[in-house]
Amino acid sequence: MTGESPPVRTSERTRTDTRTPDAGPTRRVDTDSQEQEDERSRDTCPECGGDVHADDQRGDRACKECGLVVEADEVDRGPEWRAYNSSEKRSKSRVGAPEKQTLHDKGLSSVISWENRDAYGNALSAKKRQQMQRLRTWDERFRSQSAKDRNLKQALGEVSRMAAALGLPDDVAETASVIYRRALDEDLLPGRSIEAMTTAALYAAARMSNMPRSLDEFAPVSRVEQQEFARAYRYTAKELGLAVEPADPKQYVPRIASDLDLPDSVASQAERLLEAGRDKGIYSGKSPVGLAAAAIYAASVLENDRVTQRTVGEAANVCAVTIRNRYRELLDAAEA
DNA sequence: CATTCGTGAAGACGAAT
DNA sequence: ATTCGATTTCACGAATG
Repeated sequence: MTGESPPVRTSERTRTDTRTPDAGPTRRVDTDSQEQEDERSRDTCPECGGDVHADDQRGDRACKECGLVVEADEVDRGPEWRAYNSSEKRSKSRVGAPEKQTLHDKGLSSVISWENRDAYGNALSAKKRQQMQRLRTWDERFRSQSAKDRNLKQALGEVSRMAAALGLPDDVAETASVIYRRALDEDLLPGRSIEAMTTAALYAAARMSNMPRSLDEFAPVSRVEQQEFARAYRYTAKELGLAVEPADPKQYVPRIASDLDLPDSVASQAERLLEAGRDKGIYSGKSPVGLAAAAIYAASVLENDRVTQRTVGEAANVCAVTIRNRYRELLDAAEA
């Protein structure tokens, strides 16, 4: 690590995940009042004039002739768990939001706001406030019953925080949570800090979701040293037998390229070089990020859009020497 | 002058003993 | 637990444009 100003990666895109928790592809229903009135009164298809019949399965009303949906389903039947037999059907059918692994109680609890306001935003009376305070106290006791739960609670908060900082979508955090729970179940924690394990879990999850972040990217957002969570990761991956494939250098290319404001032509050239390199078997044992950085540098030279080795190195968190060592090999592989 | 290149020492890692 | 081989990083100086 250099002591001087660490590269600021403000351009890291934070994917705003706008999916509602349990909403599948909710079909949009036009709510313009006249239109709605129109639709309701219509019993013949506007397209072909055929009869409109109700589709009970989906709550649609559609034309028998042409299949045009006249009145869309207004009930959100979002993705639900498939029930494969009657007992599953009984146990899985339920009301409410889907279970979320990122919440230590899987999101099944009620949430009591800390604000002393009612649902309309009005201040609460003194008596009500007292009641709420007692509720909160008990709520807290229930939520954090065992030490294990408290542990989980803290850990999963960490996971969410880091995922957000790295621009990783929610489902990666969920995967990380699953990994962390497994690690906990297998008693992998003793001797390792919670922080190290959470970071390791998220790192693994990111790689398993094909959106890897390098160890160097994790270092600034984790509360523990890189070495520590790197060790924890290796240990966990081995013990849990996680199916983590070696990261594909190509997955780093777009992010580095856009950090440097390089044109797409350079990025695609870099990917070509990487493919050539992979086919020639240059990959083994080399750091994927280093490879990606070298490919980008080489591509920038080839495309006459030169950036310095050091610049690329800083964007990718590898040192210029590594780029030097790799980019010749890549060019050789591409030429031959 | 900035950038690139080459080199040796040092640290970390995986595999083997 | 230690040792070994490969790789990356750092620091430096030399060459190149």
